[in-house]
Parts: sequence; C-alpha cells; structure tokens
Amino acid sequence: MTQRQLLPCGRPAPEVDKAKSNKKDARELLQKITENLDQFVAQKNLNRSEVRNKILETIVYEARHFRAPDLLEHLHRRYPDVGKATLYRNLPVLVESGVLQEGPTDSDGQVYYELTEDEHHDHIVCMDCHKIFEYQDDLIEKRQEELAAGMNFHLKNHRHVIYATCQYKNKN
Amino acid sequence: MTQRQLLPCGRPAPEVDKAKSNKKDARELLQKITENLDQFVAQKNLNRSEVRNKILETIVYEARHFRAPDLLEHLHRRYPDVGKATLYRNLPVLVESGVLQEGPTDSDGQVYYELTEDEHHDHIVCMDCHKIFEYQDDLIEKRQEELAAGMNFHLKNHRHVIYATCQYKNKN
DNA sequence: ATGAATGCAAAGGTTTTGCACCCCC
DNA sequence: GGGGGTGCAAAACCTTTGCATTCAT
Repeated sequence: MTQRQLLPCGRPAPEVDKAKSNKKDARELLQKITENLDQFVAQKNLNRSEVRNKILETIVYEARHFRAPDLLEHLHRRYPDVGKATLYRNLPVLVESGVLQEGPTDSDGQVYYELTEDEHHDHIVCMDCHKIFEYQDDLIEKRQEELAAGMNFHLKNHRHVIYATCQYKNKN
Repeated sequence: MTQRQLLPCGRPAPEVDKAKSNKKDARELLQKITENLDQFVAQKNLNRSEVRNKILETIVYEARHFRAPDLLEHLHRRYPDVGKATLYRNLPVLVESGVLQEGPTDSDGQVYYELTEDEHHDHIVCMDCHKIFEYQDDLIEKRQEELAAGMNFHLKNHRHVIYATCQYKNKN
C-alpha cells in the first residue's frame, strides 16, 4: 500500500514533488496520450486540432489533476488566445477518448479530472484538515474486478474515496 | 452482494420502488436524522431552525438522493417561502453534521447528495446505457476500514463507484 | 466542398454574497 | 442583547449555445 500527500485542491504538497518526478516522464506521457487521442479522433472521423494538443500539453505540464476552471487558467497562461468554450467543448471529448477521467470530488463537491494514463491511485481525504492522500490497494482493485464480472459488467474504471479524520488535529 | 437499479439521475427505477418501501420508515428516519442534526447544532453552538427541519423533511420524503437544484425545487413545492440562499447555506451544514454525504457523480460529472443514514450501498454505472446499479460488498467494506486504520485515519465514510459496461447493449 | 473546430459574446444555470430583518438562546 | 438564521436581490461563477469564421481532410 502506498501513500502520498496532496493539498486540498489536488496540487501536490511540497514533499511530494519528488514523487511527482517519479511519474512517467512528461514528454513520454504527452506522446502516449496524444497517440491515444489521435486514435480516437481517427476512429470517430473527427479532425485533428492544434488546440486539443495545446490542452493535452497543458494538462501534462501544469495540471494532471484539476478542475475545469483551473485548467482554463493554466491554458490561458500558456495560450491566451484559446477560447474557453473550446476547452469546455473538448473536455467531454477527452473523457470519451479515455485520456481523461473524472477524479474524486473534494469534500465540498468539486469535480476533478485526472489523466487516465497517470499512475492509478485512490484517495483518502481528511474531513478535519482537508488534506488529500493517495493510496493504492491491490486487494480492493482485485475484488472490484470480481464484483463487476459477477454482475456481468466489464469494468472500465472506478473511483474510490475514503472520507476520514487523520491523526493531526489541525482543523481547517 | 445485493444489487438494485436506479435510473441515471438516481431516481429509483419502477421495479425498485418496492425495495424503497423496505427502507427505514420515513418518520423514523426523519426523527433519527433530526436528532443527529440537533446534536451537531448543540455541539457547535448553533441555533435550531425551523427551516432546517423543513429541509430534512423534504429530503426524507421527496429526495433521498438528489442534486442541489432538485432539492430546491422539491423544497419550494412544499415550502414556497424558503429562500434558495438558505438552502445553499444549509447544505454544507448538513454535510458537516454527517446527515448528508456526497453521493456518486453520474458520468456527466453532476454531484449528488444522499442521506448518510439511509442504507449503505455503492454504485456501478454503465458507461453505455448510463444505468446506475447499487451493490454492497462486505469484503471491500471491511478492507477499507483496515486501510484507513493502517494509515492512522479514523474512517467516517467512503464512496466507491465502478464505471463499467453492462451486458445490455442499449447505447444511450 | 464538407463537416469539424474555433473564438466571441450572449445566454443559461447554479451558487455565493451583501444587507436588512428576524429569531433563538 | 448578540450571534445565528433568513429572504431577497444582486453578484459571481461556471458552463453551454448561437453564429460567423477558419481549418482539416
């Protein structure tokens, strides 16, 4: 079981930055998800688009775990000329293509997106101090595949969030 | 492992209505969550409020599983004079008090609330036909308690959603 | 040439906030 | 009396949509 810490809004806490660099190298990751997207685009007879690549790039370099408005902000810093409507029109495409998935909501109901190709992890959030930790447990991973199979479903994805209180009593 | 079906928006499918009547009797449930809320209110030195009781009542009788705007609509049908700001101001209180919890998001990212005191269940949603099934699995329930304990967290709650495709190939 | 993708601005919907008033303790 | 709690209206915020234009194939 592994564990590492994120700040409430999903940004990595300072001590996790090292862990972040352990993630797939950004260039490699970007290339992989670009391929995935291209494949989806081809299959659906859509057109390739430069803006979508800018969005992918921004996600990989700035916000692997984000809410739509956050990504919009990052995107505008990198590419001020991209319209927000375009981002909002593309998010569902990225989800459909499997590049993105919805991540956990924080304790205030905000929906996050995250890269599917990034390391898989689940989340445990502290209801007192609102810190978000990541963990990964093979037993649960395995069990839910059995469950889905038992219900005649083909498991595609899942989200597991534990709400709890941690031992550090720093409220808010 | 139990399973029953909800419509995409979380409303019970017709054949589940029977199951719904198996739930805790509404009056009893309302009383219980009212007590829970009262306790929270006392502990936090808040004031009791008639409007909050109206909200609880509406939740129990109209919408045990809802998005904020849905609840607002129900509330206004029962109590047209309650301001929407009041509802939005009270939702976080109800979550903090433990009466409500965030439910699963549907595949379009909408956040739902649900009664904590209602039967516990997790959700499996079909990414093709968007049906939502409920299930409950003791092994996973137990395992995540161990996990939380192992991380020195005190487990309060959790959410587990499986995204999958079901065997019925009825897209949309 | 055709359908997809885009930017802009406007619209739509949801949630929050300021303020005056009221109510609970 | 003081600090919640409330309703109203306005504001803020997020997301979607219409439309004219540009782009990819």
